[in-house]
Amino acid sequence: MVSLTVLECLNLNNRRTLAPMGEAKWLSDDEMAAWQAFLTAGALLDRRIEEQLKSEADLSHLQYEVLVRLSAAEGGELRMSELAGSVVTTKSGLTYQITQLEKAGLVRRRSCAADVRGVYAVLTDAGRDRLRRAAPGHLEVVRAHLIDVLDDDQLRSLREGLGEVVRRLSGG
Amino acid sequence: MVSLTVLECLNLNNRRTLAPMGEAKWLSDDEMAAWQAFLTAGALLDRRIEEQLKSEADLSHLQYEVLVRLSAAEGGELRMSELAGSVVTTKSGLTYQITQLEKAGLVRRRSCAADVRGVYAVLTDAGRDRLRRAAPGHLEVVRAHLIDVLDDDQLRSLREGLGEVVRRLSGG
DNA sequence: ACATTTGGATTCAAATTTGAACCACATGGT
DNA sequence: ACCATGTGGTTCAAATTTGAATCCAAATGT
Repeated sequence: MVSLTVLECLNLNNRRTLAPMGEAKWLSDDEMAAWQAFLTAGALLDRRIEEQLKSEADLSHLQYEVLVRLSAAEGGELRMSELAGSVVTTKSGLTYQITQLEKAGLVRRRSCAADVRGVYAVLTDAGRDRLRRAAPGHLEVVRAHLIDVLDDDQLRSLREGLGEVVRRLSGG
Repeated sequence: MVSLTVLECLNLNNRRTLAPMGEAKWLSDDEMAAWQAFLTAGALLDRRIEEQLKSEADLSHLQYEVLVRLSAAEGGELRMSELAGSVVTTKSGLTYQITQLEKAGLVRRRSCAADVRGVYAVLTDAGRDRLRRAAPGHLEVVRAHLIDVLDDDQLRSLREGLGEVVRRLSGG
């Protein structure tokens, strides 16, 4: 479907077609190819993940990530804002999804003693079960299409390089 | 917002908490960290991009990508399906966005001579202008938050490693 | 104590996305 | 020619996402 040959030409063609002002603004062909690969790999992989999770566990990827964060947290609970930050959604988006997960019995809300405004999302037993059921298939997809395709160096680059990208985007 | 310390513990905690059956199914801590970095970097970066494009050019990232593909194509036009494939959306999703872009005057539809069913999306002059206006700011965001954060090796890993990931996900 | 500002979460309407159903045509086999 | 399938795009309703507005409570300043 996605022709890399075409993708790699994008910048080249566009430099000719759109040429703006200072060349400083553009990416080199290698940089462009890296960016497009990053973007496309993310999109295609996410599509597979979404499929797998929906069909095998009736969860969206976002919902799965929410369950993962909760299961990894102390007492299986996290504040709404923290959760929203760590799965990278908007506050209102999380409110909606937690409501869905609550309807499905996988999570419940608990209000915070210290701060009346605060709300905890709490993983239920059913939620933990669902996650336990979903995880192997999910991780298998991630492994098959991403992890096992990369060699050790490439995997380290992802971890270190993109780790730094995350750190900078989170901080400032 | 996103604590890597926590992220790196996810798999460890979950192995303890959820432990399924054969260990073969799980990812090592390094693999998990790489996957989470990939996922989170993509999400955070996309958020910045969406912001920049919306505020500076009144385009969504998807719309921008559509314009890029068209501008790189012969005659500034592509068939709907090809376009859908290369930007990784569903057919109906593309139909919707092309309609939006058409309303904005950035693209128009042209029916295909050879195949009556076929439809070409064609970049208009206004579309090319808009893209020309949007590109520098967009590429600057990509450069600042991704490209310039990575060293040459890491960039090569993205290009080659994720390129292979894309190739495999596209083919089979 | 009181007014102001900030923070945490939800609500609401509008925009977008999703996927199944559909329509119209092309293609291939008989 | 005829029928069965496959393709390319659109349509439609339902689900989700977005962002601004809102509500209520905490924190801060006076």
